[in-house]
Amino acid sequence: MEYNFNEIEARWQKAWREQGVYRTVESEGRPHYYVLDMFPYPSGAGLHVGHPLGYIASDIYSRYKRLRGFNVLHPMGYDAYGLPAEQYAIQTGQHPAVTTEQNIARYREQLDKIGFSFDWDREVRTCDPQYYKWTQWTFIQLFKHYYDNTAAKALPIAQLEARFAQQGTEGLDAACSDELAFSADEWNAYDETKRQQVLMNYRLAYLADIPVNWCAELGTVLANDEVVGGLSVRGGYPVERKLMRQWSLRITAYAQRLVDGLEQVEWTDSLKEIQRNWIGRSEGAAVWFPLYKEADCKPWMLGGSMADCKYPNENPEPVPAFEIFTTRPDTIFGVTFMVLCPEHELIEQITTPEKRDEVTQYVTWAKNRSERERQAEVKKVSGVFTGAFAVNPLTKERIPIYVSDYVLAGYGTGAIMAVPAHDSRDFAFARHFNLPIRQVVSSQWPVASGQWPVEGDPSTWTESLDSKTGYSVGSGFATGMKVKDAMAAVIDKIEEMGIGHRTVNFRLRDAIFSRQRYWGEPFPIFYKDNMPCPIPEECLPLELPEVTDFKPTATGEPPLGHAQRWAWDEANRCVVETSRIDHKTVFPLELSTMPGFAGSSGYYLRYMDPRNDEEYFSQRAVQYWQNVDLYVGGAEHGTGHLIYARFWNKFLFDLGLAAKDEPFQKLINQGMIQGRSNFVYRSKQDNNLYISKGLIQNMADVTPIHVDINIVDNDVLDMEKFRAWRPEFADARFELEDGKYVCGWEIEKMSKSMYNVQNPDDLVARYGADTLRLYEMFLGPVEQAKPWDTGGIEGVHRFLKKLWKLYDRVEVGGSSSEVASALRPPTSELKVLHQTIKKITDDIERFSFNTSVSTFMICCNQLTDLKCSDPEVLKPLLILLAPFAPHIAEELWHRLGETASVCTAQWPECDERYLVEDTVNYPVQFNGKMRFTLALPAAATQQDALAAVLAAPESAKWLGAGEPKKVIFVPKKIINIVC
RNA sequence: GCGGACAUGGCGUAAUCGGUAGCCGCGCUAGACUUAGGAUCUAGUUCCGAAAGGAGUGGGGGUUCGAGUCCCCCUGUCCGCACCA
Repeated sequence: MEYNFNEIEARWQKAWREQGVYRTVESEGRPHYYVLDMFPYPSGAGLHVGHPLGYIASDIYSRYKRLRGFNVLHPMGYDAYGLPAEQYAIQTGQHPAVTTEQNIARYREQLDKIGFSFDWDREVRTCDPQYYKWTQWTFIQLFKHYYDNTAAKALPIAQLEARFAQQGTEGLDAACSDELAFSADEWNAYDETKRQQVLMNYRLAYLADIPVNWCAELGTVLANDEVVGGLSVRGGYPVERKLMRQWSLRITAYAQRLVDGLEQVEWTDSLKEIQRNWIGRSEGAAVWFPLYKEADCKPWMLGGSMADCKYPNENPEPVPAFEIFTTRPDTIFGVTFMVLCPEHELIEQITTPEKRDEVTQYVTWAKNRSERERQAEVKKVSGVFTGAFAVNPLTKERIPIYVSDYVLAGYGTGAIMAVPAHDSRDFAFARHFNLPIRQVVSSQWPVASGQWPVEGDPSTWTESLDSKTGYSVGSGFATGMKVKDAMAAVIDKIEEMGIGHRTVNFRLRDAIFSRQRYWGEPFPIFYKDNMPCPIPEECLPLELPEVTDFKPTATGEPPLGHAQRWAWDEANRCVVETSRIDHKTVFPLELSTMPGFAGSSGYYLRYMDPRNDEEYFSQRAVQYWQNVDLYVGGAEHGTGHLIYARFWNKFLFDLGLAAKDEPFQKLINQGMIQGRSNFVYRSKQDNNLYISKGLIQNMADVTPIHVDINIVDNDVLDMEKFRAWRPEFADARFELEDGKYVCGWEIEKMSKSMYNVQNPDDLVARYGADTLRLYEMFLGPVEQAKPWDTGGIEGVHRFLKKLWKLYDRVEVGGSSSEVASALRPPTSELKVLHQTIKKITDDIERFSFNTSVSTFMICCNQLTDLKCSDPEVLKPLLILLAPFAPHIAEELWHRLGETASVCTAQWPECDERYLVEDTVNYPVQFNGKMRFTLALPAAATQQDALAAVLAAPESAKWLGAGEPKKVIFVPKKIINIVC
């Protein structure tokens, strides 16, 4: 009988759907396991073969866990909000909801054909009001909470208000935008507007004027991870820094927990490292440098006591001073100048009149420079002297203050102490402006008095000495200490002097949460007296209004500015016509929408209880499933989604909603599948002549042109299809080799424009879903990036055909073995079976699915050689195969007389008795001595090993009469004996 | 520049604990069956060599009875971050 995969697969997919085999219900007592895929953005291009790679791997693991008796949650949904649908809408006027719906339908159709075991009853879509209700709800909770560093968790903002009323900011350690200090009396005297402004400084979702990545082309701001090299990730348009009033999430409050949490999860080291780098924790010191003024600071210069020092935190009349952050407090004695970023607020105050023009000119130039220009010219030194000086609090020396854009406003305090001898950027700056370079770290100690350290005169150096290994020199009390000790000693001194403190700085920035776009979750916020107010939670979801135009308004407002009904009637608690806004009872609603990562930050929790109208998810569900056990997806989300989702989860954990602090216990990054593009070569002399690859003498004579891989087979061009492909090729002539036109090829990103997109549907139609599933796994390790190449798919398909034949011989209902399998002698067939059980089980446990496919092939070949027709052997094999190739496994399972689905069978146990290896003895000559190697049972000891050697029939031959000189015993397997 | 990962036949890869390197598949070679084959089956296929034999896991060194695997140095590829003080 023929292996008619199309018929079999369609029939079983229908049967599984009708029987609801993949429906998951929480059931106490059964062990649970949650396998999650990163849900796709349904783009217009449909699925390509890269998408299912991770889905197949996770599907195999889910099915395996199910067969092992676990209650498995394996859901799927769509990340349906996003820019492409909106860009398409702007161009065509087609509503994004319509295109999104169409794309989802197409994705679903493609996914269904591959035979996944998703529980579609739990599907979520981020653009569904019943889903984004809870995205909006979470946003309101973030708005209503602040992060208390002492409690190390989020607390209700009401508690903060109560605290302010009682004790002001006294003793408060909370995440905030600006450090504020006020008393209870002051707080109580504030009016409502002032209070709201203060609270905004602490809210976890807050509105503030902040420098943002503005993309004029897309008409929206972007998050840091959406910008690479000054260009937008989507579209590649230029991005500029701009100060705008935007919603942000205070993700920095969780920076330390986001770093610490990485210790608890099973992710790859590289991904953990990507996150650590992105969060960028660095330890160091914050130090106040006072401004030098001839009049009142003279005593410091004259060696006066530091007690005379006027620092802002202890002086009722603050001396202008600025705070810097450094990771190298030990080098403070080597500071020879200071640098402020062009945006620094003190520049205005400190610049001397004669320098004012020059400084203003520089600051204006620096601010207008695009992010792209700035990054492109990193090596170019630029800057300007302010004319002002600061005082080094330890050496009490007067040091000049410069402005330069190599100091970034966004990191630390936007001001640095410059140590040119030990920082390469400061070194370059000092060389350019001819500033002194003073060595305070040397690789050698001691240093003879009056002599240079081993490195010699710093003015002759060609580069700075940035290493943290070595000893402090010329550093007062720290001289002679190792760098590490000097760091601690200097910080201690600084704290003792009250001019600074030990601190930790993070590179991570708060996440900008507003997007000036239409196709996203509306903010559940209206504006009353210009202050944002959340709409009542009972009124959620606040549904996205209809608009006819998806472009920004003429006045530059986001597209929601076009909406006819987009105002909040506070008394009647409903959305009303925009025209009714009177700022008394009807207020304007927020016009921005939320970014793409909003909806994807909590979707894994919603899957646990997706149809719940009362709550995000019930405690019963979350206590049952806890968190995601296995998450499969691309590493490209390492600095985006995977950070935001962890933050989101930690916040919900603080609220007592999420069950675990970390959302994703184990994470596997599937490698990207690259495309394999094909080229034809057009002659430069003759525009209709195409030369086969092997006949090209000089590549300069031809133009390579991308050609659709669907009209090329094994690099051989189908010339008729090529002529029909596009009008300009209709008259194409070919120069052939061996009667064939051979195309060139290259590995590139899989993309429509390179005509190298391999569509899974075509492969399913030609080879079947099972072949596609097996082949995608067979390509190589799931984690590895690899080019798509259909060259080997025939081999996998051939295996399934052989397997089909193997089972075709078996007589249905024929005599199953009369002897119980446990008592049967270890025949070769059973040996093959149990070896396969062991290997497949081990492979799946360590996600080595490519070797599993090889194992099946070997097993099938061996059983074919043995002419195996024993159902006792063949049935368990189908259970092993079911996670990988469920359709054929199910079909054969039923042919062997089973009536229940193979998807609900019991994973076979491996019987170790069938695994005993045949003993292989062989001697090896080495260095003139004879070594003897012998396989041993697993539990063998050193004594057993020696006895086995002496007892082995070959031993006398090799050992002679003497005892072995040396026995090296390797547990389990092999010993070597040197005679 | 900093950080991470990787490097094995013509190709994708395997070798789970340091234990006969190259499993499985593709491709290729030869043969069988066939009117025919892009079907199926059989045999072969790391390299050099007619063979005997020798060499061999990017290069160099080390540890070990034994290294693809562990350690050090170098080279190359890929990825992440990048004026982060």
